[in-house]
Amino acid sequence: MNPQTRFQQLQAKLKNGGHRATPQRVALLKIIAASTGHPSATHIHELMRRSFPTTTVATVYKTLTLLKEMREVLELEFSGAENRYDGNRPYPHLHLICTKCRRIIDPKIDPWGPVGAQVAKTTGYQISGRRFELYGLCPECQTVLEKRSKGTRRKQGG
Amino acid sequence: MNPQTRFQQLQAKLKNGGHRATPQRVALLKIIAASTGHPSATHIHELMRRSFPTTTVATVYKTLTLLKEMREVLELEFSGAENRYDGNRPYPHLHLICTKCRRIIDPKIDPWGPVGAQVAKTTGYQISGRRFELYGLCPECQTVLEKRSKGTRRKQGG
DNA sequence: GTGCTTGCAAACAGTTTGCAGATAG
DNA sequence: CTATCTGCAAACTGTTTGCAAGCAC
Repeated sequence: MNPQTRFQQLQAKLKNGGHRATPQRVALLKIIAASTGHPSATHIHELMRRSFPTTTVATVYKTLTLLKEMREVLELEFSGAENRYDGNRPYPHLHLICTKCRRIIDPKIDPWGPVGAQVAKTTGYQISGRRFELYGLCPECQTVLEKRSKGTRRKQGG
Repeated sequence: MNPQTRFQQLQAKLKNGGHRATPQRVALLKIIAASTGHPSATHIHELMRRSFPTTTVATVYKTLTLLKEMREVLELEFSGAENRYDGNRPYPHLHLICTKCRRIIDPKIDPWGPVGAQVAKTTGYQISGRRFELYGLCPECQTVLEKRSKGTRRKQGG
């Protein structure tokens, strides 16, 4: 999708959701709409400081959290390294992550078909591992949804 | 696999790799060989303290790191919650993670076939998200392998 | 005996929170 | 005008590290 179109889409969703379109948020939306890769919060912060030198990472994280909840950005979690964000393809898709330089690409391959060798062939990556996870509410948690429907969860909305 | 068999397998691999079978390590191997779920480092630590009250999480992490490098445990990374470990099925497989209580199960379904609705039907989970990632060396990093082959990487061996 | 391992404490990185002042609507 | 948002600093969590003493081999 065209970055400009994506930006307008994001801005519209923000406003429709009853959120304020502050200059900082607008700048962040432009950045993630224009990004072709999977920037970290720090990287987004660095780009934002060009137009808003006083901005802190806290604001970046707050806005990213908002966008995650709106399901407009996808968060790739890592415990030993920064999380990475994708604001252009919020739908689930295949990621290919270099274990050394942490470069992330999105191979143009159907994730639900046979992968492995196919990815290696088309991307040149030397595949060493994979991660395939589904998220959702277990049957038990579905029955107690009445209690504090937001409450304790910290991360991983889906 | 039988917990006892798996324990012996792990212990053998440890020794064959030239590592010492300290009582603490033996205890940890027994715990993960016997575990049916996906314990966190903290949980393993709690179990270990029953036999070794002075043990700290640091030791648990060190041993888990060793086992990861030996490719005998699988690490499930989360940035906002504890990592979880699987020492019984070190090969890549499908995980189903509750976004509320963090219960993790391994649905008995071919991850490479069609999933989604199939998993929901057989497990009762209300699927809200998924994660599908491959790890490996990008072409660029393969060409510079001579330089410090271990060096900078912090996590995510594969 | 030698060198790997433990346990401790302290550091570390990334992320989150509380709050006073600023500002979008 | 007012509720939301920003920026700051400080807290927080999970994980890692450095080092002296301990112990497996």
